Amino acid sequence: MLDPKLLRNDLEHVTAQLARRGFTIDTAELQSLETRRKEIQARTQQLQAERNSRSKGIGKAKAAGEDIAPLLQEVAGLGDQLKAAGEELAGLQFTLNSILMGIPNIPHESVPGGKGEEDNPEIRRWGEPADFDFEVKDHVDLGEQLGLLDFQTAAKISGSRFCVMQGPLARLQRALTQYMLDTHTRDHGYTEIYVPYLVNADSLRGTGQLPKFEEDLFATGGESGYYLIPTAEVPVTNLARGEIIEADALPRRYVAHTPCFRSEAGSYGKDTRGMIRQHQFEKVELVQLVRPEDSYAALEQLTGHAETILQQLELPYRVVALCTGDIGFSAAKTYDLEVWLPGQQRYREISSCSNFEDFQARRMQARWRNPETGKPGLLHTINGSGLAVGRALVAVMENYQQTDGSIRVPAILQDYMGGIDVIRPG
RNA sequence: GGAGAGGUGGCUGAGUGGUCGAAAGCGGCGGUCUUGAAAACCGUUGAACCGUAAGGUUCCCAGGGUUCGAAUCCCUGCCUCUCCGCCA
Repeated sequence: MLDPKLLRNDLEHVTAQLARRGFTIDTAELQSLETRRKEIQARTQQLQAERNSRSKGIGKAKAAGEDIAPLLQEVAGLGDQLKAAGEELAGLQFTLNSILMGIPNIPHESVPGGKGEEDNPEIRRWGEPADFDFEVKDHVDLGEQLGLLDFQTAAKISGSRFCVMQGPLARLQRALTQYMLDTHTRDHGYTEIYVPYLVNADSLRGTGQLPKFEEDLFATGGESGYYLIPTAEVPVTNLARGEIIEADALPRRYVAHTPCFRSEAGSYGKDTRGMIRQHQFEKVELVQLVRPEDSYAALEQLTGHAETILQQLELPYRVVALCTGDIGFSAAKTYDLEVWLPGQQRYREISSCSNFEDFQARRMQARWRNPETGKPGLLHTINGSGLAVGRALVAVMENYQQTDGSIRVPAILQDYMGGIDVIRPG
């Protein structure tokens, strides 16, 4: 959520900034609502002040043993007036808030302009795609020929966009997960954290998935009304919801491994083959809660932490900066890491690292105590995948494949694989 | 699942329907003392909104209601704790 004060005081600037990402605000409507709100709020508060002072007077008169009947007479109509004003104010505030909750974040000035994915500039590249002297297979063929990856059975059990893995392939996914968690906790200073996979609507509003993107989520039925997390970002960032964190406890760095659940509504026909886009996938997520002045340095740092994993796995990748037309709703700036997939002969997203500045923090009232002012202020939140485990598995399979269809185990994972260095059919 | 108790400021914890945004303690901050620290003592210390300010409004889990007036009474929901039952 943007700062309502900014919208009130500098609507033109906000409008111009949001236009960069192709979002338009109905400024006339917003201003008229705002004018009306101000008016009604002032009137409501005035009525409340009157009620308070009169009630106090009645209390005193009663204590003094005076006759309060005439005083009661005087306040007779006040209650109704106050109720009407209060209801109108509540309605206006609800409308204004709904508008505000639907406005995306302002892109940082360093975010390049552009219309969509194709305009994202490449920032840097690491590694060279290997030259294979045989015809490469994609992970689907590799996995099925090994007899370790099965989409048909998954379709029977659940439906499309699920998979079943077994044996060393399932273990390879676990090895990737363990390795990522160990690296981030041991080398990068993150605290491992275990969180619920089902969350309430308040948490999703806090990080920005609700109210606008409900169709992307799975929800439980019945009275409980939970949502399955689309990313660990939701429960982990919401640790700070409604909290005031002391300055010496910052920055907070968390790493969590969770499954993620996405309905993938609107992605019909996209990535229907394989496990690139599943309803359920594993992800190791990095989340940082930092002082506002530190957030851009933290974004670079966190992106580097995710890159370390790709480098140690020796997977070629590139870093792109999302342009104004491609950046997510809540983000002020985002880098995507894209790993090379020989099976597709292209780079594919494997991590998305974003600085949300105070956008999420304002929605969830996640604050810190600024020692310079002694006052609470909004935190900045940053997160990124470190990495998407399912896609990392795909990348390992495709980049480490051999001519006979077997898959070498990356050196860094071999300890986690109990000595298995090649995954062969069987 | 059954029965009961309860949700108050960073924490613990008082609070009779009317000067209660809320006692007290702890913690934090500032100071006195000290070479320094501790202890002791003194002072200070919730958040949001409107306003240049004075000041005003709101918030005692959430949402409704009663009342001139609600932290306090009533209803609903959520959460926590205790006992019993069941259980990965």
